[in-house]
Amino acid sequence: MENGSIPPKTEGLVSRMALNDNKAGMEGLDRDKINKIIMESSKGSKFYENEVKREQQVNQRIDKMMLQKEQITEQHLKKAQAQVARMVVELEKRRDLTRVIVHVDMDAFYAAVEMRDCPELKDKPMAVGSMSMLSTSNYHARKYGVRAAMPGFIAKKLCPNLVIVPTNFDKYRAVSSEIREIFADYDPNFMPMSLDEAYLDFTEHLEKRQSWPDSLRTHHYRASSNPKGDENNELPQETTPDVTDLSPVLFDDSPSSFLCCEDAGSAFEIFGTSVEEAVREMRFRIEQKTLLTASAGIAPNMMLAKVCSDKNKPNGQYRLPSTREAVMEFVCNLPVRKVSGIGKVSEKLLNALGISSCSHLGQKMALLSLLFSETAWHHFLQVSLGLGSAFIPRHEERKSMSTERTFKEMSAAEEQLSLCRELCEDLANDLKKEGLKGKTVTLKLKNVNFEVKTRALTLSYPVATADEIFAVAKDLLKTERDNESPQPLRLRLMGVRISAFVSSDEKQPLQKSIVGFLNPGKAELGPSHKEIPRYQNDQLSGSSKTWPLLCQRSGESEEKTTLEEPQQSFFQKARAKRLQLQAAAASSRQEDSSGISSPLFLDARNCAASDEPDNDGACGASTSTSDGIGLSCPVCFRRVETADLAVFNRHIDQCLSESSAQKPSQHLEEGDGREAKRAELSAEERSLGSTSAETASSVNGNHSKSSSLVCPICLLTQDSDDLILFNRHVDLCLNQGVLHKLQSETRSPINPPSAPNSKALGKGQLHLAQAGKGKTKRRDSPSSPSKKVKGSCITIDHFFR
DNA sequence: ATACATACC
DNA sequence: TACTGGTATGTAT
Repeated sequence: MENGSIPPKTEGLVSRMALNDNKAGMEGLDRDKINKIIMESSKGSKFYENEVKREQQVNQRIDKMMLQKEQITEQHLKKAQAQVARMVVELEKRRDLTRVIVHVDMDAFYAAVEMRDCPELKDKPMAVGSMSMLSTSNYHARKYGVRAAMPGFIAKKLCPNLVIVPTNFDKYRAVSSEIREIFADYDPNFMPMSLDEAYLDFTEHLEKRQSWPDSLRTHHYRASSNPKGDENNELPQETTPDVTDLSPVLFDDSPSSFLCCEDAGSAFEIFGTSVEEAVREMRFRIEQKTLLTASAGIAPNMMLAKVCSDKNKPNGQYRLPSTREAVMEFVCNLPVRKVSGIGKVSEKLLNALGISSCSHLGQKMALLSLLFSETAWHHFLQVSLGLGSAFIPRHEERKSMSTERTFKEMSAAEEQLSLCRELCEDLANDLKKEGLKGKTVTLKLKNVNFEVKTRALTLSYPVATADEIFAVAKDLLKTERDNESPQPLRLRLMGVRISAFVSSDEKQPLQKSIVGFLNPGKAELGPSHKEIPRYQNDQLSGSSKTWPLLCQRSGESEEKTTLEEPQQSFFQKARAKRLQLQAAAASSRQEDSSGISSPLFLDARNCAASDEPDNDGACGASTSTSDGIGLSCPVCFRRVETADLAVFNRHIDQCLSESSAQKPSQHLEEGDGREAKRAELSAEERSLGSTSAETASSVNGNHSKSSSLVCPICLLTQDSDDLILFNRHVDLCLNQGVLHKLQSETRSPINPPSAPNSKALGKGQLHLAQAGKGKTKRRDSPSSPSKKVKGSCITIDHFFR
C-alpha cells in the first residue's frame, strides 16, 4: 500500500519526514515502526520544526488548489478536455518507438565500492556518510529502513549495528571512470547523470552488432583467482579479489552471468546480438572490471528507461518492449512517484486529487490542465502517455557553479566574513578550472532554524576571481546582517554561487577581434554570407546573443550606459561613433535603417581601403601582406599610418572625444551582427593557423619570420620565436592591464588581486592557440572551442591606452 | 532580475 | 551532538 490513502494524511505525522520507501530494497519492512523511530529522533529539533512549517506550506498549497477545483465547471472541463485531446493527437503523432534507450545505474554504488574494498563489511549493515548524513546504504541496512539522505544518527537508532564508512570520493570517481569507459563502447555520446548513473542510446550499437562475429561479443571473466590469497588484502586502490568471490557484494546468491565456456583455463562468455544480450554484456563487463554490479532499464525513451532500471534492481535489467501497447500497459500501473521529476510535493498534490498512478494521471488530465501550469501539465500528460525523450540530448553547458558549507552555529560577523571569503576563493578556484566567468553572484544563507535565504546581484560584467566575487558576496552578506540587526545572523550554512556565465564562444574570439581592429585586413571580414557550417552557425548564434562587450545587453536598457564600468566604456563609445557614421552614411544614400546593408556598407568601405573587392576573406590576405604598416581605427574605421601604438592611441582618443554618446537603438542589432561576423571570422582565422602572435607582430611592422617577436603591449622584443610562448607573454602583459585596472578601480571596493596566476593565464592562452586545431572530443563541448581566456574583455582599454 | 521551492543524485 | 552539497528548473513577484 502506498501512503496514498487520499485525504486523511497519516494524521499528525509529518509526511515529508516519513520513510521514503520509493526506492528499491525497501519492500516488506515495518514502516510504522521505522517511522515512529524517525519521528522520535526528530521531534522537537529545529530541523523538525522547519519541516513542519514546510509541510504546512504544502498543505496550504493543496487547500488553495482544492478551492480552485471547486470553481471549475463542467463547461471548463469540457473545453479543457478538448484541448487535452488535441494535444494527445499531436503527441501521439510524434511518438517515437524506434530508439533503444538504456539507463544504467550502479547498485548501492558508494556502499558497494566500500564493501568491495573491505570484505569485513560484506555481511554487515553499512552506509556511507557520517553521523550527520548518509549518502547511501547497502541492502542489508535498507532492511532496517536505513537509506540515502538519512542522517546517520537516526540510522543508528534504526539499526544500532550499522557501520558508517566515511565517503571517499576519489575512489568513486576512479571507479566511475572505469565504468564510463565501458559505456563509451556502446554509446560514445552517453550522458552521465552522476558518478554511478548514465543514459545510453543503444540504437546504433545494435545496428552494428547485428553483423558482428562472435569474437566481438565474447568477453572473459576476470583473470582467474589467485589460489588463496584474498585474506589480508588491504586494497587501498583498485585491486583484484577472487573471481569465485564475484558478486557477493550484494547478495551471495545473486546470479551473475553464468559461465559459458572454458578455454585454456580462461573462462568466457559469448553474448548474443539482441538488446538484452548487449545490455547484459555491458553489465557483465562492468562487473568483471570493477567487481560491482549494475542494473539497467531498456525502453524507447529516457523517462521509461529510468523507471525500468529500477524494476529489477539490484543486479538486474528490465526491457520494456517498443510497442505502444506495452508502453501504455507499463505506464498504467506506474505510481507517479516513480517518475523522475515527480517528487514528494508533486506526489502529494496529485494524491490530493485522487491521483497516485499514471493511469489516474491520464484520466484527470483535463482537471490537471486547469490546476497546474502549462509546463507542469504538459509533463504530466507526456508521462501518462509513456512519452519521453527518445534522443539523449547533448550535455548542456553548465549554468551555475556554487559551493556551500554547513557548520555549527556561527554568529560573529568576523567569522562569517572570513568564511565568506574562503567560499569565494574555493569558488574562484573551481571557476578557474573551467575558465568561466559569470555575472550573477548569489549568496545563500541558512540560519539555525533551517530557514534558507538567497540574495543575488547581477553585474554588468563577468567576474571570476575570488576578490571580485567576494566584493559582491560580502556586500550581500552585510546587507543581510544590517537587515537583521540588532539581531545577529545565526547561521548554520553559507554558500556562494555564480551564474549568468558568458559563454565560451563569447570569450575566446574577443581577443582575436581586438587584434582584428589593429589589423583589419586579417580579421575584419570572414566567410560571411556564404553558407556556414553548422558548428560555426551555433557559435555564431551563441555569440550574437550575449557578446560580453561588443553586443552586450542586446535585450537590456541601452540607455544605462554604465560609464562606470571601464570594460564597456571604450567599446560603447566606439560603437556610438560607428553607429553615428553608419546612420550618416545610410541617410546620405537615401535612408536605410533596416536590414543588413549598413554593416555591409561599412565593411565594404573598410575593406575598400585595401582595394579589394572581394568580401570573402581574400581581402584580408592581401592587405595584411601588402601595406604592412598602418592600423585601422575602431572608431572612425580609417587607417592610421603608423606602427606606433602611442600615436595610434592618440588618434583613437581624439576620435572618441569627438563622438557623442547617443545612438539610435534600432541600429544596435546591425552593430551586433557585425560583431558576430567578426567573431566568426576570428574562428576562421584561427583555423588558418593565424594566432594573435602573428597579428601582433605585424602590428609592429615586423613581418619577417626570421626576426624575433615584439610584444605589442610592452614593446619588448621576445627571445623566442615560439608562438605559444609569445602568446603566453602577450597574455600576461594584457592581464597586467587587468590587474592595474582592478587596482585603480574606484567605484566598487573590489580588493586588488593578490597576484596574477600565471598558470591560469598560460592555460587560457594554450586553449586559444590550440582552438583551431583539434577540438576536445568531450561530449560536453562538441562544437564549442573549449573554455577561454579570462579577463580578456577587461584588457581592451589597456590595450589601446 | 530576484527569491524561493522542488527535484535529482 | 548530529538533517549534506552541487546543479537545474519551475513559479511567483
